[in-house]
Amino acid sequence: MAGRRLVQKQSLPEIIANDLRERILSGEIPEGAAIQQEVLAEEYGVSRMPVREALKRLNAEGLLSWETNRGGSVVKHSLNEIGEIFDLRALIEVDLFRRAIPNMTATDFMRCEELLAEMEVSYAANDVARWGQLNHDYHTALYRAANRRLTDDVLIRIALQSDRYVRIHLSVMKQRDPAREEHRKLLDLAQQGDVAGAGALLERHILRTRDALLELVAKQRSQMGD
Amino acid sequence: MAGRRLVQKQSLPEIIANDLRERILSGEIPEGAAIQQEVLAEEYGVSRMPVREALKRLNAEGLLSWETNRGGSVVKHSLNEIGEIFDLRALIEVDLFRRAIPNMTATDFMRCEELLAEMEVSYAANDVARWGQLNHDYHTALYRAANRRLTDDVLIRIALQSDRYVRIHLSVMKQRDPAREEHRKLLDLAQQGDVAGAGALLERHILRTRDALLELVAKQRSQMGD
DNA sequence: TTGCGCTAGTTTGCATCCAATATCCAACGA
DNA sequence: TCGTTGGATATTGGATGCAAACTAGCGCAA
Repeated sequence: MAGRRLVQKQSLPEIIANDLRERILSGEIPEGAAIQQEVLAEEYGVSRMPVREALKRLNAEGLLSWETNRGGSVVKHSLNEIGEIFDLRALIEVDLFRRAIPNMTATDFMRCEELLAEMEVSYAANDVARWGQLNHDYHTALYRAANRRLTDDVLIRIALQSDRYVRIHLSVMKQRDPAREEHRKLLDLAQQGDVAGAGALLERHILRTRDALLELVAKQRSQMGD
Repeated sequence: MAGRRLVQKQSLPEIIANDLRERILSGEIPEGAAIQQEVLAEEYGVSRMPVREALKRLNAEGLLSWETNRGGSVVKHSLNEIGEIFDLRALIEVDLFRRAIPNMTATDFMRCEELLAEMEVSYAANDVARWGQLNHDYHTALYRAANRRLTDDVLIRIALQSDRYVRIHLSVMKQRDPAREEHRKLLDLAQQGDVAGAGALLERHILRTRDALLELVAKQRSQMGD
């Protein structure tokens, strides 16, 4: 099992879907933008078919909306919906965390410690993009011991939606965010086996992120005049 | 709003996906069955392309697994995973219900009453298929006032997974199921505005269904020798 | 001037065709 | 006899072409 080096084979639609997803999440392709198969096919230097499948995929993920014979566009969420996404995240992540804590081993704690340390580095270096990725990894690591594959999948799907908004505002969020100490505290509580306390803190953590983000998005949208 | 009758235009992949989904959920296409594009294309009298897109879609929904250049098969869940699905349902549905109760109006209650009455009829008539559909509608009606579109979408996806197992065992489940009185009780508690009580009952309701189903699936699988 | 209808152009949707990859089986060598 | 390698076959993946649907722009009539 040691030397296994499987070459993760990806089909074209998969590659294109991943790239497009990244472009949407990063904001390069903005909310509401119209999507044309031919244009994208040209860009990627492939035929329209793999592009179509990629678009279908993103549609299934909820990032694109699609109408028969009329093309598609990037989904734009209302403020209510953005709030809903975070509420869902809170609901599921707290559940995962509570289930994980009793199962966490020394290895799990160590992995979390490492990620925390890395986050501190990226924090100090002001490397926003890296911090975002690490933040994601850290949360995932906290829930790992819950050993809930399907729930994880569902969470990933949901988090994908929120990621788009988080990323856009990450640079602003970071500064005013008390998340830094909270991340440490979450791990401490988990190590103490305080399920209730850890769950409550995580919920506050996520819901506060929600409120801060909603405020920012609301401000931005009112400035843009929609 | 009254006379709107939009002729939901469906593309071929959509139609095929819907039909295939139904065939999988009904058990006509069993767990683990291999899927071949050409065979299906022949059956539906279309080319392989719309079939491919339909399969991709079902793959995204988690009903099929797919490997590049190797075809696909109907996903088979472990007992643990089936349990997980119901835990997720409980988590989300209870949340929805609790949010819905304060918002429920006379219209909502009436709609629920109607569905309850219909369920009694199908119950008496032993019309299992119809009862299953009504059960689904009833639960949806209970959460309607929560007004959470995205959460509903997520729930539908998850419920889809469990539906497959519920349907297979519906005829058996029905007889020993105390769900009949519980459904009435859920509505009563909602009308009294007892959020905590209603939430708790709904959770018990779903988790008991989970346990009963797991027992049945376990028995069936051991009989089949896998 | 305004509203309707027709036509041209663009874009999507599906089918057919070709290429690439996996599976299976037989032949060869140890 | 068993394991490995090579080729034949079947199945999926992707490109191209054509038909159908939607959009827009122009002309005509009220």
